[in-house]
Amino acid sequence: MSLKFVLLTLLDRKPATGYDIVREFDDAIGYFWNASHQQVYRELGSMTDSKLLKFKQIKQDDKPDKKLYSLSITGKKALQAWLENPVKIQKNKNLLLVKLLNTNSKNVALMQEELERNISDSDALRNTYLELERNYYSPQQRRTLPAEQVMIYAALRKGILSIEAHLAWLKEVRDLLQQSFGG
Amino acid sequence: MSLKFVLLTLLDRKPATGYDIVREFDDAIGYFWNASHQQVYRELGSMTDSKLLKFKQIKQDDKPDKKLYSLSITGKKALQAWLENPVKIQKNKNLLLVKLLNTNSKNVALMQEELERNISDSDALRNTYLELERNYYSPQQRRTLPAEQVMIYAALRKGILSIEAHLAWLKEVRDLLQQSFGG
DNA sequence: AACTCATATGCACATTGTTGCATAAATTTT
DNA sequence: AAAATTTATGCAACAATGTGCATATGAGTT
Repeated sequence: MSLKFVLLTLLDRKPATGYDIVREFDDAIGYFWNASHQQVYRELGSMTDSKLLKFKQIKQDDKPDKKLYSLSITGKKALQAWLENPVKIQKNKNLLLVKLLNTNSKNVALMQEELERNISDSDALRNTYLELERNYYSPQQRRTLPAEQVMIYAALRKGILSIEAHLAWLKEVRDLLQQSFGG
Repeated sequence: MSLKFVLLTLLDRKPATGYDIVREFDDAIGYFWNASHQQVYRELGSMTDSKLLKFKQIKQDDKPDKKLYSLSITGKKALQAWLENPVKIQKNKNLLLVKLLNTNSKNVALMQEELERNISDSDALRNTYLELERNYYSPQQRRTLPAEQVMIYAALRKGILSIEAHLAWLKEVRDLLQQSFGG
């Protein structure tokens, strides 16, 4: 259901092939959405069947042929209609917390290892994000940021704020574990 | 795949019926996991078929009969094995960001409305969480917190830190929108 | 007596997501 | 010349999840 609107959004911004979209998921869009190439191709196919999309077959000399998808009038209306109503707040699942729920006096060490691993992974990710921000969104660059790039930057900011909150939480849990189950 | 380990975790803490588990998802466990009653009953069934769980049929005079599930030896081993290896970091999808990606000079007002709605909803949720913390996890109560309740508190802390980060981000985006598309 | 609610469990179907496999043209590497 | 990589698209099978419907007991309400 949701992937449909993601594709409408991306193709409304810029016509693209399935291959292009998958690459976008590996890039900036990947910070807030993801889908496999099979899922993308299948959805593009069924959205074309239901007249939301159209495509132009493009012949290329140096590379295989491709299909450039874009929105039909129906597609534009569907996107517009979707934009009109509020998005539902989504609850995130947290498998790490499920694991931690199994903590007892016999396996504290295991859980502490897991926490340390998460802390260093999260810290690494945080640094990656901060470097991206430094390289692509310096105060100078932000002053001349094209309108269509603003929300891409917002996505990066979401990534940064989320990972920092997560990191702070991981450290809290480490302390909590220390206090309740001993070192 | 993951629901299996959630159920193993919950039933290892305390034998329960499908109905009990669904109620747990409506309660504290719901802060980091959720599943519909159909999903729960179905999974309990298939886990019993694959010998991970066993159940006792309990006859009740005042209420319908029920099945009290608990882990088999195989189930305990499967849970233990799962605990041994690291949990994968999970990427969260963000449908709000998908919607915001559609921002342009013609629909800024719509997006601003959406942001304000999200801000007040998130603020309300934050207050709910903080009240829970005040009522059930005061510094005093925390000193005598039973070991098996520690991670339930950690779950609440995750909820609080996440919603606060989300709220801070929403306000950033509001400013960003103001700067880039005008009020 | 009929209705509603809480307790308790389940099936069937549709949609969504994952995994593995398959194809094919052109370029680059070995 | 053969092998690997990049670009490009897709099917089939299966697993996971969601939606709607169905059933049944006992208690309390109208």
